Amino acid sequence: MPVFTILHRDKQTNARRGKLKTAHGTIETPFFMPAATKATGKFITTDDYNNLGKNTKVQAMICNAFILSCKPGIDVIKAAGGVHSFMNFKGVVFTDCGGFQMSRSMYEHKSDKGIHFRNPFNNQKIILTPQKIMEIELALGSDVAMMLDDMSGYGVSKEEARIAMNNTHAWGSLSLRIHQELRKKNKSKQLLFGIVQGNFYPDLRQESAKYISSLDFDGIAIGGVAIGEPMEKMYEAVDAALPYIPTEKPRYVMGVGSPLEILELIGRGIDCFDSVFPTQNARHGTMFTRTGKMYIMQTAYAFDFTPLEAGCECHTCQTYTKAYLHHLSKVEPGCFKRLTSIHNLCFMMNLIEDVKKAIKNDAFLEFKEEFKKEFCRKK
RNA sequence: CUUGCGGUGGUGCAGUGGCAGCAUCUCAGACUGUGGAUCUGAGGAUGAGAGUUCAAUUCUCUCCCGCAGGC
Repeated sequence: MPVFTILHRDKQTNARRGKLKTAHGTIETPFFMPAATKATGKFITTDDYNNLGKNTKVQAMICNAFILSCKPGIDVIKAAGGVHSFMNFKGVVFTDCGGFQMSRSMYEHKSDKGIHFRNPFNNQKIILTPQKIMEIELALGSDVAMMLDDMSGYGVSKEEARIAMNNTHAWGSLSLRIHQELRKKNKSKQLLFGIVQGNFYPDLRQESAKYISSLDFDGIAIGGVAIGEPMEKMYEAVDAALPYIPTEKPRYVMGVGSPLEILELIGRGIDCFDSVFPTQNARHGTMFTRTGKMYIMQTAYAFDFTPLEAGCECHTCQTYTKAYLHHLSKVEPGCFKRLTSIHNLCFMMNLIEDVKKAIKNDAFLEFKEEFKKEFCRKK
């Protein structure tokens, strides 16, 4: 049985419904995974991920291999029996390689060999190479590993973008070879996804998509987007790459995102997403509802004794009122952040569920337009 | 009744004879392969009255209010 099966293609758009087979079960696509960078969400636990609402749980999450290798260290996670049992999560786990951190000031410099980091916890010097990151990801026991990529920042020159892309390509073919050996040696079922780079230069995106797609990855990710560029730039970059990525492979846009962006990308044929956007917004008091964003820290909610969203089945809406959440934001921010994160994640999960139904009924376009109309309606 | 100290945005505090600052707060936004009380804008005050002075939030006087002590 193939790793990825497309169950249904929407008649009006490129949206599709499918299933991805992994070592920890088969997951329906499209799906959204919240971040569990350090083998946990921020202010939120595996238990919460498993019980966002009565019938809603997180099916997949993404951890950061590089960060976990620094703390607690792969020996701990190996001894725990892998990252799943370490955090007691039964769903699908992706591991990110750490390439993204490079653009986030944690790194010293990069060379064609790899990325030169300092361990953020003890300041020890580390060189992250494709070899090393493949070993780490396999040791963690994730279901899907991401190759080591070189991501250039928003606004860099074409020359710089090309260097990063070329590094990515070299590391990609190396990662794949190493991973295949390791997979065989360890009898592992771990999948490996490649990553397309090329910054916001459409011709580089096209070149990168062709190259990465020519390698035998289990899925193809588009990286290096949602890093501060305007939305249209992101769509431009994705659109430049997509025609060269085989439709029969799962496609993953890394780091996205907002509800509207995810809908747009699903319509273009993207299957996987991950982002801190819903939880980061939640921690900062921006709540997602079908009728738009809501700033729960506003005084207007001090006397509002109704749930965040009428009819929402999430743990937070079933248990607490807006007034109480507003109060928590002032006196107990940690509890507040947990509860708001639960709501926003549940919102995302339900949105994706509705999307899947819409695709099944060939009504994705109508669904998207209707959602957009409601969500963007200005009060 | 009396003595001393004090009254500055909603709150808590600076400061100055010449554009009144800070923190918090409120309002409007932002956040995208997790920098965990975040970031960007905006709003809002010299207790009342008189005097000295070119100019008073600042110096003087009266009143009002608060705090501490004395009778």
